[in-house]
Amino acid sequence: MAKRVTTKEKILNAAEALFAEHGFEQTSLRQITADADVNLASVNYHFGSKKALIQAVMARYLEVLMPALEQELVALQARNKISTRDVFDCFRKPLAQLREVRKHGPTLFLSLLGFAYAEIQGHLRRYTMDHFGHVIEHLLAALHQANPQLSPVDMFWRLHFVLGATVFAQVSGPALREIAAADFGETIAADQMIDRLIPFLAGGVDASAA
Amino acid sequence: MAKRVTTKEKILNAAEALFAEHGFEQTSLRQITADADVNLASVNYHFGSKKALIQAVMARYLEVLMPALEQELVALQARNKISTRDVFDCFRKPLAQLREVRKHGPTLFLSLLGFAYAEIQGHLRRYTMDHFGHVIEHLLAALHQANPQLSPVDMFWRLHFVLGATVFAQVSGPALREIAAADFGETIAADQMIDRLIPFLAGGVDASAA
DNA sequence: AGCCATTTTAAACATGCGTTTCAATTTAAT
DNA sequence: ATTAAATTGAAACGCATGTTTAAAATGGCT
Repeated sequence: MAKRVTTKEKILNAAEALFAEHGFEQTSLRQITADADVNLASVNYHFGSKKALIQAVMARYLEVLMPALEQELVALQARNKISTRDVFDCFRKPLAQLREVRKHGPTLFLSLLGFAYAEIQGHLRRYTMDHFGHVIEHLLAALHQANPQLSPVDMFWRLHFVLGATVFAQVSGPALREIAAADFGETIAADQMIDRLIPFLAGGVDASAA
Repeated sequence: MAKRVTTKEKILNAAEALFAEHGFEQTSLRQITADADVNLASVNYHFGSKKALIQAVMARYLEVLMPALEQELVALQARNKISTRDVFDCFRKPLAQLREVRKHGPTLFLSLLGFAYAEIQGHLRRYTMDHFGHVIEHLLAALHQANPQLSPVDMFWRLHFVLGATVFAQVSGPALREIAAADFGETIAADQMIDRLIPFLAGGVDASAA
């Protein structure tokens, strides 16, 4: 017997797909409820507001990703010698694990993350920092361990450059893959992009300071 | 005698400041015309539509930047041996030159570029490619010259990672500088960020492929 | 000065948005 | 079966948006 899909779940699923494709602000509750085949008012009934819905969509992924990432980072930091590449490789398994919460979880989540940052929505940043700030601490510590020659402020900036390249690549991913396919005849799956990305990021972080 | 500032210029100036701070979609014509101290309808009178205004704002910078960048790249390509760092350094002078069109031109332009990409607006991408596509060709050629070991498709992706890190860093620049100042007590001017960025980008592009 | 094209103004228009309301319906417990 | 609570439904509210309209004002030219 198939488990009945609740209205709340139908809303979350439709919302995340639309958010990942068009961004948060540019997706209306009417689009979401039409796709989910539920009543418009049910969003406010079940979530209270659009802002709360956005948070709920993100939370579904963050609550899976962050503990897994923390575990990887703690294990890595126990080792003696670690490289930048090691640190970024810590993201692979937790990201892949998002496939369990949703079929295209990794891709969806990174797109959502991209839009969350592009539209600077304070409530999302605050939510992330309040709930998972300690994971970011671990990440910074691991990166410092891998690159003790870099000052904390240097590392701070490079980490955000990393984030920028990642989320941007993800958000414009569909368009870019289309162009790449047209220009190079090479079709690149969304999952393969991270294989191209990680060497780039590690090379950037490892570069000697100016 | 001071030259009179036309309505058209007042609109462009107010629009670019608001666009650079809040993005295109999130800036209303009413905000723009209020800041510019002109009538609401004058935007549609002088530019025809909001889309056309956005293009006009970007064009003011692109028409200065692109020819200068092309010149730098052509000069660089004439040399025998060039590095990735050389290629990115080609952006320094043309970007700095934007200070002549407007006081904080370089910062403003990069913010605008960031929002233009974040909000995937086809009409801007098409405009850029139609008018300045040959400059992009030069950039790709110079990067290939500096990194002949990288395949074209590898270079394609890395160049977009570069773009992603740049525009993202610029868009979230104000917020990030604020955090950096609070956490490290170090105030970083917008212009200094590019000095932190370029080594990162060159390191990423130069990294050996996976 | 008088005229005509250009520009500015105030108001309204049409549309889409998030949210709220309240009655109808379904669900679950007694 | 009855009752109370939870959920769904259709409609409206209030507001903000880009755009259009048509009258008023302005500026240059003969």
